[in-house]
Amino acid sequence: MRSTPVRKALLKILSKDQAPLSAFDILAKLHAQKLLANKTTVYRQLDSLEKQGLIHTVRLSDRSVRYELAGKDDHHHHLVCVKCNDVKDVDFENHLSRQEKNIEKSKKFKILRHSMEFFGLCFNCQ
Amino acid sequence: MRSTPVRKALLKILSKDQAPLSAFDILAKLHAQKLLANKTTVYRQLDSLEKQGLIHTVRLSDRSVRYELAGKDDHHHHLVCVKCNDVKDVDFENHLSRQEKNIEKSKKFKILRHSMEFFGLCFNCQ
DNA sequence: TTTATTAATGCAACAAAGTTGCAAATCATA
DNA sequence: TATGATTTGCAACTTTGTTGCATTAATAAA
Ligand SMILES: [Mn+2]
Ligand SMILES: [Mn+2]
Ligand SMILES: [Zn+2]
Ligand SMILES: [Zn+2]
Repeated sequence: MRSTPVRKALLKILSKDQAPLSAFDILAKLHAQKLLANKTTVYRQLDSLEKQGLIHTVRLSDRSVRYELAGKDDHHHHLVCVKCNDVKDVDFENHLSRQEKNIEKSKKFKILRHSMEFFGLCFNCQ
Repeated sequence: MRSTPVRKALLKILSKDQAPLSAFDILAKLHAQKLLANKTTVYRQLDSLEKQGLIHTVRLSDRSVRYELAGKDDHHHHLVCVKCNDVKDVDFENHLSRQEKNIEKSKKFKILRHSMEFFGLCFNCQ
């Protein structure tokens, strides 16, 4: 794993932004700072950073894909504003893990992971 | 809204299958019964049926999109088997609606809709 | 410091899943 | 059956990535 300009810039961009960014956003931000990376490179770096556990891929059910820096309290869910597209974190684990046990028993289904998102209007957009 | 062969066959296919189907699945099933419809037609019919409220589009966070017949007890969530791709319904509303109120208050976010899926192993695949 | 090694990059082509414009076919009804 | 609005097929296009391959560049070895 080498330390290249794209890799460094990419991590910096993700660490500055609190909301997860799309690959397109990231590419635009790189170009804005005169780092004219190719989209293939960006996708490959995102893959690589994900495999290293430095970032997480956020796949929302509206089919958009975004990337966020991995934190310590890792697993969480998102509030997605349908007007301005802002994304905020929200925690829900306690409530979910209790219910998952019920589901596993009643449905005879072994849950490995879940996804949950809330789509609506952020404070500014209401 | 006309009653065309594709439209009729499409509704019949969706009513036979309990698990939601992808556009590709549907196209394959149409072709299997010698109805050689074009993919554009299938997508347009799915759009139209969705607008009529006869079917629902299920957008999973793994980015797959499936279609299911609209029922009376409409809103629900899904258990998705990561091995055989089977999808089963699961209800979770009571638990969620209580928590959503907390979120709306504490995060000042107006929730319009949510999505939740559980990915794991169905009984047969465990 | 120079060289060698291997990862990272750019580019073009490809791919899956849809979408759109337009002309041709078909359904419904008068 | 003639008419007119819908539906359909087809080709081209879009978005979001992915892949092969030749070139460049970071780093470790000499
Ligand atoms: Mn997050
Ligand atoms: Mn369902
Ligand atoms: Zn907003
Ligand atoms: Zn299964």
